[in-house]
Amino acid sequence: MSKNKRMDILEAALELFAERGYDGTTVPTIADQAQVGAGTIYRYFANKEVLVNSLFQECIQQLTNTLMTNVPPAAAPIRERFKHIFFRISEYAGARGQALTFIASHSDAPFLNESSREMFEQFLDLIRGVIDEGKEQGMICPLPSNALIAMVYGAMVQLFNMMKTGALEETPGLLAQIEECCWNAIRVH
Amino acid sequence: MSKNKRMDILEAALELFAERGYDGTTVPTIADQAQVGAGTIYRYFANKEVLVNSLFQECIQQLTNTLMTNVPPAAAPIRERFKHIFFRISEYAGARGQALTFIASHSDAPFLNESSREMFEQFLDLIRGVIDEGKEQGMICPLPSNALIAMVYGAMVQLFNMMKTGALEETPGLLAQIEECCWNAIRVH
DNA sequence: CGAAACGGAATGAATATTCATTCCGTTTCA
DNA sequence: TGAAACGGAATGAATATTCATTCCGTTTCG
Repeated sequence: MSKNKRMDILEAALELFAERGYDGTTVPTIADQAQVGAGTIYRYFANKEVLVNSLFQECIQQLTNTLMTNVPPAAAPIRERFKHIFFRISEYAGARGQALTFIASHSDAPFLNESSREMFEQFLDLIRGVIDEGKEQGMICPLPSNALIAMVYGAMVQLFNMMKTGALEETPGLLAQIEECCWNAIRVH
Repeated sequence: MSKNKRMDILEAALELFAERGYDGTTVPTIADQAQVGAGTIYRYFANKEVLVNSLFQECIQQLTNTLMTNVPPAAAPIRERFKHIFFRISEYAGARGQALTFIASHSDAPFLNESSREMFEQFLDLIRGVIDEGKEQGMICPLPSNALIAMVYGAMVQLFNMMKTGALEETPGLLAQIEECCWNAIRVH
């Protein structure tokens, strides 16, 4: 028997939402996967929408925390700060199962509340910070930050998704090469 | 009144599926948007799943056709062949509203049938062809093709998404610069 | 101590709601 | 005018949510 049913429910929901999406997942299915009665879910979350927002925010918080550990000093070279972002996100993708997939496929969803959206923006701001600084230093292409973020984030999401499904084998060497590719995409030449 | 209700239905479904996803879209909503009775949809499509597969295949077919017009000769430089892919996809994204968003967000969906999956793979093969040739010529990084495709495709999807929602203004100059970024991501340095 | 009473967490069957699909009266068109 | 196309209300299955009941650990009391 598990210690914390709330966590069991969130874990089950994460897996199912990542796999089939919010609208494709029924509450009783979540209950089954969590090995919990359907009613129990409503002891912890007012409704399905509150559940998905709680999960989203928890995931973003974890991802943000991961990004904020061992941060290179602001004075560190942009190249190093970019590497940090890449490998931290990669680390999170590896550690927390389907979390990145869930985040990526739901970050535009209409059922996310203000707070969820805000937290997601804050996460993007962490990337934006490095990119903006890199542009100022002339190390990164002078394109709109949104475009640069979209490229790097879009590429990473797709890649880690692939690794999760097994379509791409994850080796340390490959990861390092891919990181360099991402950097090459946005650096000035 | 419209000439072709089948097209009206597909167009309405495209917009709604791209916006809210297949599971988040109800058939009566599609009917409203298409200005058609709910029952009429079933005169053209056996059920919702047939509808989404028809739409998916039609979109992939259009995208594939777009990619296959004005194709540079096989002997053309890889750089030129890559440009062709990028700008053709961009052209399609601009021309056909939400089609690329719809394709990207549904290409792994469990309700896609064998034929839909196959057509999507064929589309990816068009990209894979150029990338593989580029690797052989030593112009493109010797990484797994899946990884290279994921980066370029993932970045493009995210970018065109952003342009569609207005988070990024699309200008010819910006597009050319972004194309170069994508190329820089995968070329050897 | 040990048994009885208590409280709140958990359950899952029952209910309310939503949705895909069907049905049939009306309209269109040849 | 008859057949085909259409619309949208009706239907029933699926789904979210509720709620009366069970269960279990803790407290009370003899």
